Amino acid sequence: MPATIRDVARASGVHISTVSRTFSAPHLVNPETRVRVLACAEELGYRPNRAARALITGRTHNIGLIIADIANPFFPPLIKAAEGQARHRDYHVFVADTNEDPAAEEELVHALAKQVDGVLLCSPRMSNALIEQVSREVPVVVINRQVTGLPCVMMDVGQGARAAIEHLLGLGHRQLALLGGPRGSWTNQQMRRAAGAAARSGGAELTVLGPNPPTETGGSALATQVRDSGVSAVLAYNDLMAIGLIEGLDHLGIRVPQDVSVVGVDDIALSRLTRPKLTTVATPTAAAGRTAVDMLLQHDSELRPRGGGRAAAVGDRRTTAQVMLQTELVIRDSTGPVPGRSRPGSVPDGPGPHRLADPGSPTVTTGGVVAS
Amino acid sequence: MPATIRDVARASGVHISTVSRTFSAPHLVNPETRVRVLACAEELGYRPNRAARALITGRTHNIGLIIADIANPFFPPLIKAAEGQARHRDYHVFVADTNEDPAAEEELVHALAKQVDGVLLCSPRMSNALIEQVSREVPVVVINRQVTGLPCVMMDVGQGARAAIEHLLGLGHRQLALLGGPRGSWTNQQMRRAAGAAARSGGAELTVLGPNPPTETGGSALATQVRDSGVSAVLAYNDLMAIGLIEGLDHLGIRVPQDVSVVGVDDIALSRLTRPKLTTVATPTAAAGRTAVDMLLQHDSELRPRGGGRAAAVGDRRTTAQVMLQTELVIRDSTGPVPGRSRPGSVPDGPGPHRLADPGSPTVTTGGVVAS
DNA sequence: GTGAAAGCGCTAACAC
DNA sequence: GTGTTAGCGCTTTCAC
Repeated sequence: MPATIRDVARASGVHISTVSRTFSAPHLVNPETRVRVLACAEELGYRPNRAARALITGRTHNIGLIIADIANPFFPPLIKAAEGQARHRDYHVFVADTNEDPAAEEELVHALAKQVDGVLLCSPRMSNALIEQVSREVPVVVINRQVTGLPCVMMDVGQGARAAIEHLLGLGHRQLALLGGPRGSWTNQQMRRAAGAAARSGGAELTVLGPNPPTETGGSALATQVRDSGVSAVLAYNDLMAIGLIEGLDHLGIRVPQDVSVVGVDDIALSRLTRPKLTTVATPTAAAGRTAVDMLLQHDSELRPRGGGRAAAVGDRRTTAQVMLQTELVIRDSTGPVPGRSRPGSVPDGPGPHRLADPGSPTVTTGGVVAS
Repeated sequence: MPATIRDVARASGVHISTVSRTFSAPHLVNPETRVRVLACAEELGYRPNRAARALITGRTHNIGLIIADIANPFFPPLIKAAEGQARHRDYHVFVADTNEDPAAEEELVHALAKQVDGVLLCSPRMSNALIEQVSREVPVVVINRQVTGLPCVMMDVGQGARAAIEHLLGLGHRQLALLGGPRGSWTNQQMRRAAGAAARSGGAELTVLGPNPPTETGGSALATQVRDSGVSAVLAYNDLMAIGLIEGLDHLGIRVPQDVSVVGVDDIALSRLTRPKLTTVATPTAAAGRTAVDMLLQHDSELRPRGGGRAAAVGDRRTTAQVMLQTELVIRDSTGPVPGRSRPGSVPDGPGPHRLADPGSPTVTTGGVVAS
């Protein structure tokens, strides 16, 4: 029963177009009329129907944000940052969670497509082909994955993984393991490649375990495999898995970092709260959220095509920038010297050129800023 | 440039109304025509514009879910459950985060109003008056708060708080503290009232600290106050605050549960991962999400009013049920006997009638199911 | 079974 | 400065 523009027009004795103008172009309407219209609108509790407005203007002032798993603490900071940035530009963000399900992902993006001006695809599990198809229906910015031809915001987990491996090498570890995350994950690929290369060039062996779900359970389930593999240090796909693994190792009577060192990725808030506090590769999630919104809204001012005209194809987009954000290794308490190689507290002989930050500085910046 | 219904009509040589029927009432169209239309639609990548459809049918098949703080791990299970339930009924859920800001809350509900068939208001911080006003614009179900005249889904934190206090009394504690959460929180009121009553009837003293933000920081900030107050047990507004408090006490050299017992509320996943594992009042968040969706979609079949007709006012709604979901005390490792009263492991003399579950059962069910 | 016409709530030329 | 007209993409009577 909400009042429509017609109700307000009737009540204030003007034509509906005047009411329309009162809201969308107030300066074009006589101050006196405006006051009267506004009063009637207020009285009737009238609110312009944004959907109807969007039908004709082509702009909803909404952004869709599609997330693989809202329960993963990695995402909330990104969501918050995106919302903040969107609000600055007078946009609202609608979040949808896909439960790591590619089918749900596709469905949701279609459901959102016409109700938003663009969609942020965060850690998508869809195929590249599907992402490209979808991007023909609605402007898209991809986060946490590289898709050629589309604007992407990535975090340099490759560099992060390398820094983590070098940190472990510096502590004397030579038998390493990598806990793999979800199979479709771009991040997973990057980490695997970089960690493998870093281990090789340090003369170490890297065992890949998994893939497993990127959760605590996924991590703890790999505890026995870690034990049996005989490695002394582990790099996990993310903090959740790292924490799960530590938990699982604990059950097996294996202590971290005395017996095994563990490194996570993401630096979620939780990683500071567990015992031991987690050594991890911090990813700039907030920056990613902000950047993605900016990229999506870059052409804010350009009107969407109307009527018979055809829209600009993806290829026509002025900029399909791909941004790589840097990561940072945060050294806490879950990593230590390889057991039986040196006394606690002493500095183990490093692996040659791989030198770490001096003990006074708790963090090491890795990675670089890239754009194109 | 997405194809419209007209493009499909042109391509398949039928009138647009036939295309429309092909999608919204396929049985009314000749199978052959249907196949042809569908083929053309597929070819052109046509998708019905849900916003335009909603304009005339009055139903978007979307639900809005407004959340106070998406970073609070309390919410994701609720969101997931709501999404699952909605999907069963062929609805999509759009989540919006308000950052605990009442103004943002109001703005978002208006932004969503016309793009969804109803809104779930989760732990709203708005005034009751505002909630009622909003409910005149769009169907609303309130979660975690009681608003007379509106459908509500609540969790019986009052019972939970009472069970927690009785548990502590049973362990011999007589000097208790309650960490208060956000001022506008309904949950906060319920807890305070119930905890106060339970303490009183057990002959114990209850100090109320706070209110503070419902976060780890909010909890750890109260550590010195807890120490100075001389209490031996604390009930926190939620798990996050409890965990923060434990962390803060740790810094002060106060051990949990040896020196001070701590109980949280919510039973977030994290509460099983910290050391000590947290004793907490488990809230049925998933059930709340499911129930709220069901209540919102109860009148699924009833069409929204159209044309000149007036909609049913809120008062006309057949059922404005208010559901109270029961909570459960989960006893883990953050609570123990009052220091200096009994040997560890021995059963302290209870506070009379307050008897707890036998040691073999880790959980105690509290609260009751209520409806109206 | 299909087409024609009206209209959901709104904006955007174009007159006046 | 304001009213008129057309139409966004779609559904839904109502004829035929």
